[in-house]
Amino acid sequence: MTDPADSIEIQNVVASTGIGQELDLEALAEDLPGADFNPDNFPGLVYRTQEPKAAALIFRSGKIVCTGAKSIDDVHEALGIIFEKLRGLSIPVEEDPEITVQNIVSSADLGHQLNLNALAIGLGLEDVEYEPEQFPGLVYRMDEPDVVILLFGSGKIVITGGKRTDDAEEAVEEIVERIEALGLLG
Amino acid sequence: RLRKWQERIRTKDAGERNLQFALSEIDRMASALGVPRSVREVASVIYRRALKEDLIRGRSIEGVATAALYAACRQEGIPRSLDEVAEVSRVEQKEIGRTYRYISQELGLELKPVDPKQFVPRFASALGLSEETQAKATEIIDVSAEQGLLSGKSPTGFAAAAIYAASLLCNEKKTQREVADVAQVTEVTIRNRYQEQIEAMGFR
DNA sequence: AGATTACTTTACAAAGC
DNA sequence: GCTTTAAAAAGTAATCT
Repeated sequence: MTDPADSIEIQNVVASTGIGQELDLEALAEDLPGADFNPDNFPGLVYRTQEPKAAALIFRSGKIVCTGAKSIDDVHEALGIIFEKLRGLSIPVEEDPEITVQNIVSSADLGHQLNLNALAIGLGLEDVEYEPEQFPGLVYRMDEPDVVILLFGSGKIVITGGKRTDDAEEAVEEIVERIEALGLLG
Repeated sequence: RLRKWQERIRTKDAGERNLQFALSEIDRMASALGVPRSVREVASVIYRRALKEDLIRGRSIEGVATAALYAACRQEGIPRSLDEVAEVSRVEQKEIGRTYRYISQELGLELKPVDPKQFVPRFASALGLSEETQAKATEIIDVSAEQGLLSGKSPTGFAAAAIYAASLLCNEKKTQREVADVAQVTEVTIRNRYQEQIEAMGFR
């Protein structure tokens, strides 16, 4: 009896923050080795950290988006590295910038194959998007917690849109309950 | 005042012209796809509903018209794939799919997932296959879907593989390429689905 | 006929067009 | 709306050997 909640793995965390200081991205692109800046394409400068692996989008306003980290701790660590890099370039950075987690993407395994056709009808066509011609996953929008779940025929799922670590666990418990209530799991 | 009347008439005319354009586009695409008149009328009703619910704001008239036709075909049980619909529309497939999902949700169409069996008569007759082979393909779809092989798979690819398998079993062999061409899928997809289906049927 | 690479879907922030 | 960034799921597709 393995609990599907135990299979949850955080795959990506998106967070935002700001250093409270305007930046000259042209100059920063010169001083920061490995930085990608193509203002014609996108207004943000892209900077990648190796350990932990993450990507940061740095904007002229001083606001920063961090994505690609595998945990909230990694987000803080990666942004800490960036803050230090900026300070090293004698750019004033607030002592402890507030970091807001915007989205957590997790994956999990329900441990049984799923009949997506039956599930689409059972969960209610009004809350479900299942168009296998366009994408193999069934898209289920859950209200509590407020997340979106992608369910696949293999029983593997993706939970996204949550801001707290607990959201994924609650979502898995809830979806398992709903699928079991329909008699469509195992 | 006169200004206001003129503006109202102009707006009304523009709206009327847009509606006429949309309906003529639905008619043109429906003819090109060879769908019956009844389906065009269902598509027109869906388009008018979308217009009434103000769903066209921010999207192209042609996109909504195409999505309405795609939805109508599904509702009437004679689906066309997004690929086929995109071929006769000036809107790209991705946009048609997105618009369909949007109007489907907003109008509460609640259309069930496309049943691969609904492609069998059209694909099989395009290949000149007998009723017997069609019945076999339908049986293969039923059996393999019942065993859970359909989840997440493209309905056209699933139907194409079943038709290919049935053509072999009924000694009316069509090549994977021939079937792939009418179903607008690749031979690779047919091979993959075919392998799973014959195993589900207990052959091998 | 593989293998590889790439694209489809979901969520989210950022600044600017 | 779009642009960019990241990551998972599984199916489909294009291209190369």
